[in-house]
Amino acid sequence: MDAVTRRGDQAARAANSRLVHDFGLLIKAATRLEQRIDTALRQDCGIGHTMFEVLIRLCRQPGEEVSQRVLADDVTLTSSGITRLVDRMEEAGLVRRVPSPEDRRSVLVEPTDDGRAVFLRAVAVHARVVERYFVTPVARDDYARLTGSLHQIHQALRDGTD
Amino acid sequence: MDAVTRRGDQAARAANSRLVHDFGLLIKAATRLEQRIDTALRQDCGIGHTMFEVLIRLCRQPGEEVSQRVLADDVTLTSSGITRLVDRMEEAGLVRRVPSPEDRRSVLVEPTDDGRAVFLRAVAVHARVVERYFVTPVARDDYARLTGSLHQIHQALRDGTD
DNA sequence: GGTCAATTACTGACCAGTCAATTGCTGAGT
DNA sequence: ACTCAGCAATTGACTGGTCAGTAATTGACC
Repeated sequence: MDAVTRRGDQAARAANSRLVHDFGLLIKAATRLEQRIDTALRQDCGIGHTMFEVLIRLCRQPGEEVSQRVLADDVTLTSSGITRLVDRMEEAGLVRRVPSPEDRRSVLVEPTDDGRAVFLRAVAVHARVVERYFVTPVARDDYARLTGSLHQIHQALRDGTD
Repeated sequence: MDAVTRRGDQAARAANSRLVHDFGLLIKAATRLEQRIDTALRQDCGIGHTMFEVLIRLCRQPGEEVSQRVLADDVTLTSSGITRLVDRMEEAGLVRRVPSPEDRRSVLVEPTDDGRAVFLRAVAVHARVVERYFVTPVARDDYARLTGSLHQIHQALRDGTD
């Protein structure tokens, strides 16, 4: 058996490994779910999934304004990404930028009343899809463990630096 | 209490709902994990996460060639996305295109020996990150349930058409 | 056997994000 | 009080994807 064949078999073993398979499940489930929600939101509300995530953060407590930096961290975008996203959302009349009174580098963002209205419609669409493809398929008593595990992973990512 | 305030509270309730929070966990965990892997792979192997996923599929059984269509489905890309990705991978010497003998519309893709070598290095990097941020943080006896749930979600997405 | 709808890959135009560099501001150390 | 390292936001150049449209091929049906 020559070196190339041996490498092929080794690669096959790796490609079929448990770890690779399991992790693939996470990635595929998440991306496909996100896509479904994105297209549903676009159809019914005219916004995409990332704008929706921004609105979630902004609506969390009424009257609170959130800096772009915080927003970027929360939505998993770079600061330039957030700049451009907020540009589009401002353009669409969903949010307003207001200069931060206590730090003149910072820009605060708040939802417009229109933004909140869109959010309310969007959240219904979101709930429908999530209910159907995330909650329902999971066995009743596995759901808590699932979210618990995701929480742990989230923590690990937040803490781990390498 | 005026209409705007009422809407604000309603939005806040929605934004803090269990469903929104739980699903957010899935999305954030997945995207951050994918980013970690992507940067690790780029540093150590010069390929990104999507190329890696293609290689996984291509290496699964040695000698097998896979059509771009199948590849696109597997990696969750459109067919034009795959065309361009395979362009870059061919350019980089990781894969080879060969015309399908039984369907002249179709293009088959196979890894080069170089591609397999890169894959073997990449899979080690991948394993390190996945082990650390996906396996370890999850309680020993929750892991099986986690992957089981993900499998169910995956199924639901495959079957559901709306 | 000829027609036609469906399927595969590819392409141009575009979109949504990244990265690297820049500007303006802040706060800690001396 | 002054400097200076670091942070927030923005911008230009780029990357990696989408979408809509096209051409070639296929297979099912009459």
